[in-house]
Amino acid sequence: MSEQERREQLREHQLKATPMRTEILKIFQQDEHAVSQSEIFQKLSDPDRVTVYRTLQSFMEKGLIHEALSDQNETYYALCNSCKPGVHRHHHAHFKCTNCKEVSCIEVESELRLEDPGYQVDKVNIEITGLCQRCS
Amino acid sequence: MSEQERREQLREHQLKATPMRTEILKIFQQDEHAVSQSEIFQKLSDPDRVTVYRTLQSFMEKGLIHEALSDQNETYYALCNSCKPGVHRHHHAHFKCTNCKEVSCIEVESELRLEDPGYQVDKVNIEITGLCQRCS
DNA sequence: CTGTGTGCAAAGGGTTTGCAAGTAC
DNA sequence: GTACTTGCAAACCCTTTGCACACAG
Repeated sequence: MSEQERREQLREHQLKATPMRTEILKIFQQDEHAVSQSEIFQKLSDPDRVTVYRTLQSFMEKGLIHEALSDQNETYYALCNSCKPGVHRHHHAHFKCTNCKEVSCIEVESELRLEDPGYQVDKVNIEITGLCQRCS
Repeated sequence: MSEQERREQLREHQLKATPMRTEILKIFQQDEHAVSQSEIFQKLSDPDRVTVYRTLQSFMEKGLIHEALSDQNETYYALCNSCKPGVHRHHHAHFKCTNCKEVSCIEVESELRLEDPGYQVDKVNIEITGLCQRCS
């Protein structure tokens, strides 16, 4: 995806196309996996942390990314359409490889039935740990 | 459960039965739901935070409690046998009510099938948000 | 008596807030 | 031109570490 397309993508999400935002969006697009905060700091070679925090927050508010999982002091974010465009999150799980530490969004076929009725399910977040294809 | 029984339960888990530990264990037993850190601080009326951290850590190491879920800056813990004694965590999910904020361990019947083979699943953590029985 | 647990003080590390200057549109 | 964004500094808050004293067994 070109620089120009990225800038348009930002605007489509009601975000002004600033260099910092374009750069961070690029990081997400270049990585197939979910991206951790520290990965962003590394790739931007030590940018102002505050700006990154605020950028990620804007991206989330505008539905560009979502929090894939937060592993104590490391939060991973992923593009909202990173799995398959159009597919929504109902059957969307987050997989973390215990070996290479990479987090990815994967599609699962899940049948979930609560034993106790009376709960009104709103959102289901499934976090799976194990070994990814490359590491197993 | 009596004070005495609590002290025994601690010793069974290789933990010395100190007043602080007995007190914290009591909080877990009195609450049907998962207990958050701030709940513990409140109920003990501002104890030394360090001691509480270390106590929770010991409890976890010795398998008395587990981390039910951590919702950014609020971690919830639950007794390892709080759902049903003997039932293990394979079909154990954590439910958080968006209204009353209570977290509880619930039993779910879940059939999980990854679309992409090649992943080796180790552990599955299911977090459900919605409304609990009382709030729906 | 001995090793573990407790609580205070201080250090540490990441996040949030405030604000002035810069910039997208 | 205007409202939003950026980046620095400082405030904040929670957690971790160090250490001396207390206590369970």
